Amino acid sequence: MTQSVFALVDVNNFYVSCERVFDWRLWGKPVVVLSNNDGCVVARSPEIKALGIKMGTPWHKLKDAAREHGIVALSSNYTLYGDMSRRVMTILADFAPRQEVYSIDECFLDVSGISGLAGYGQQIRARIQQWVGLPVCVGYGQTKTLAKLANHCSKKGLAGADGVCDLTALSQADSDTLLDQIDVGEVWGVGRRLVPQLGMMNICTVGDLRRANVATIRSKFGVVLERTVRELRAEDCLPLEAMAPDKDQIMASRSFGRPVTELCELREAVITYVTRAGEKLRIQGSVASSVLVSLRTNPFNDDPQYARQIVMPLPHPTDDMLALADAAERGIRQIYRSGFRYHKAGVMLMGLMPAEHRQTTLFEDSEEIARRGRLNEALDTINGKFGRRTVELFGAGIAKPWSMRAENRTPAYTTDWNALPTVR
DNA sequence: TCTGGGGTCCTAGGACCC
DNA sequence: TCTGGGGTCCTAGGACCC
Repeated sequence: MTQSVFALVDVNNFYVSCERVFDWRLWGKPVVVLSNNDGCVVARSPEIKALGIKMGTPWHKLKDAAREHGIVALSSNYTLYGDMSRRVMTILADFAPRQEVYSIDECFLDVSGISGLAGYGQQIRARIQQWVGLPVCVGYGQTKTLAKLANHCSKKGLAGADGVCDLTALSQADSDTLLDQIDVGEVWGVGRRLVPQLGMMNICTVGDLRRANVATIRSKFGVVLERTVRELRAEDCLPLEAMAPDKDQIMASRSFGRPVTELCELREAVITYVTRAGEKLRIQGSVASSVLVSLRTNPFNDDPQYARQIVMPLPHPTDDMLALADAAERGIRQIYRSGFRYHKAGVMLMGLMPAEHRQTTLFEDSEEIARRGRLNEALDTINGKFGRRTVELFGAGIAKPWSMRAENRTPAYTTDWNALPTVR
């Protein structure tokens, strides 16, 4: 059997790069893209990284730096990023027999048996740049974990990488030298909490982790980190998942644009969220057994705090918007307490199963269920064609004064005829 | 005034069953 | 005084990812 080789391809500074495709004025400027509600930094241009601004920094703490350096801050535009992502993934799928789309901006490719990987990586980069206008980096390794690490090296220009890094081409000695230079926290699966714990065991670099005793790692940290160590040793533990498995739960939650105190507004919010979650549920072809409704105040301020969630079982598993909305509404009524300034609410659909596995019960009205099915289908079709929220439950509210801030969002250039970019 | 949203996997512990 | 062992299911919590 030949050794597997995986590629990890990802877009550099994805959200910022998407914005720059459509607005040349953003080139060379320090640009950040903010999270929902314009909360904190989720994407940074190289100029921002050079200023030492970290991922996740709250935007309100950057106002001074922004004035000083002329930082451009954009609200996130997921319609645009989602569409750009789809284009990139479609192109990449042509480069390998199997692809796993891992996140909005990265995918694994099975490139086992392909020769001339360095040149192949440059072809990938050139094509994405030419066809979509986005810069990507490519990393190769014998396992997914090594491919991720190689991608990191390609971004940092380590081992002479020029946007492409092939760890499979290194001798054992060169590979040791390289991995001894990289902080253990860069490894996929080693997060903030583990770094200090590993440090106490004198495991500080990727090389240290690769040489660590597997049994010790397992007993101290569990099977997940054990797999990571094995993967660093080129033992293939994490298979490529070409077919995305169905989700076990579907969430929709948002923080509010301003504090919310009244039940009527919370009710609008959770009905809005459960509508969105229901759309995702029907796209997946699943039904839900229960609806979790959650509510909380702002943990970052000194207001009196309150946080609660409640699971509302459904009479039978369903994907019907009206049934889901009813459960969500009853849930929010039960956990609401007056006298608090609420900051965030959410809905989670749980106990999902494929719609065709749903057991019918003795007392349900099959005609009514069929009618509801047609209603939901009609709503999804209309909203799919004319845009989300074209038709919506009245209970979801019209003006939605609680909805999140997005003060500087660019147009949906690629998915809305009215927002097509024009030549000026 | 202002700190995201959406997910996964694993483990431990308790309830319950035979 | 003695007081099994093995299994499932559920929940909560902790870690991780982007």
